Amino acid sequence: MKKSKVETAATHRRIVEAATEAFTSNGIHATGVAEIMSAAGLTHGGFYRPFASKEDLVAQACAAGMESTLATIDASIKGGEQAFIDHFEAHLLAKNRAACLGECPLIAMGSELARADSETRRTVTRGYRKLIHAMSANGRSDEGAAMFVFSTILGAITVARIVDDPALSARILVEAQQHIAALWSNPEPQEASG
Amino acid sequence: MKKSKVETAATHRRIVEAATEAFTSNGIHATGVAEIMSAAGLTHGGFYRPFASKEDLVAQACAAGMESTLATIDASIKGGEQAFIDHFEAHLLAKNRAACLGECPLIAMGSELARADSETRRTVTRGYRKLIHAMSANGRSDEGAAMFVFSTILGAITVARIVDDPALSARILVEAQQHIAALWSNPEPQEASG
DNA sequence: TGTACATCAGTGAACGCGCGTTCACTGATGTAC
DNA sequence: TGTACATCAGTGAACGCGCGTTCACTGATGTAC
Repeated sequence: MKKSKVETAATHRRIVEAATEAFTSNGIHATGVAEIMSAAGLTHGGFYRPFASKEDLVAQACAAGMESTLATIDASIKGGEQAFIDHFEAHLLAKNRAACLGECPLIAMGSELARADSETRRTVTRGYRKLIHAMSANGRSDEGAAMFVFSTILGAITVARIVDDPALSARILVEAQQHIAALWSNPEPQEASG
Repeated sequence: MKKSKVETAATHRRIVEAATEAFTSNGIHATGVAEIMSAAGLTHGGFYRPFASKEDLVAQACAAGMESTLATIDASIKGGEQAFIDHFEAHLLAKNRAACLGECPLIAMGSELARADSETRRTVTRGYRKLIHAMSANGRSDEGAAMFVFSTILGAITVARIVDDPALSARILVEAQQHIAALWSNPEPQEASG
């Protein structure tokens, strides 16, 4: 049952994609290796040929998720200023994106990533740096403002997903959106250094 | 081995306290019932007399954690304006508070709470509403601004904990702190309604 | 107040289950000649 | 180009382990009289 190199590479990609979606939707701890392999159309016994451990897969899945998020943001930036703002508005307002592909790992798995192993955190940190760079590279804001905006988006989406009242969720997202919009139109709210 | 009512109530409290600390430090999925009972000085067999399930305990532990967070914020508000700001600065800057009691469940378990059962989310939503009310009750800001500030704090602390470079973590926290401080001194950055 | 007894908080052993991981095996691939 | 064979991607069954949960039991508590 040996497969060709092309097929092997495709299988690897398929597992990582399935993992990215599953971890993003249901969390890291709640997703089993067998579940991911099954979603990729394989039996779980074959998992340990391409991957050293579940943690190894977590790191690769998060790397893929960050790349995908970065690509989405890059595309919106190349689409012009309005597209860039639209991207954040869409992200903020599309609350029920649990099943959606391309969701940012930092946002979807925040508190679990804070306790992840060092390789995963290293990978995710690299992705975060690229994200911040992309958000500030167009000259609309500096890196500090981008960090602030990203923190606010992550926080607002997280709280909006926890809260069980849809009206309150919507309010939380709108408040974040408005304060970020205010920053875009007036990029330097405070010049002082810490 | 029956215990007095006073002792029984104390035991219940002790379990919830141990659970709050363990869930806050290590996450919900990563913490076992036996581990919590052991931390409370009991054997795990007795767990199901006072609690219906692990989920039941999660809900009670989160309720306790939210009450504790609310009490801390209330105390800082009664301490005057500077104390209130100090509280947020302390929260933002005390990055390595993983083992610290009194940490906010929303911040410590964000992405896991978003996938928690309905009773837990109901409890946590009630706590969040009280938190927002307390943050805006002193007239410094409206509820919308309080929601925005809370989202930013949660997001900044979460990202700062994920990232594996201490300097970058510090930067993320400082950026959040400065933008929030700018809001406090100029409470209405944008009046427009969504 | 004193005695007799039902209650029930907590113990300790056990349950089935699903987890991450291992391994002997299969048979198409890709290489050596 | 054709044949012979070593490689190795993926299978399927099994591993030990720790999880959440159950249960028969103990003996101090608290109540009934």
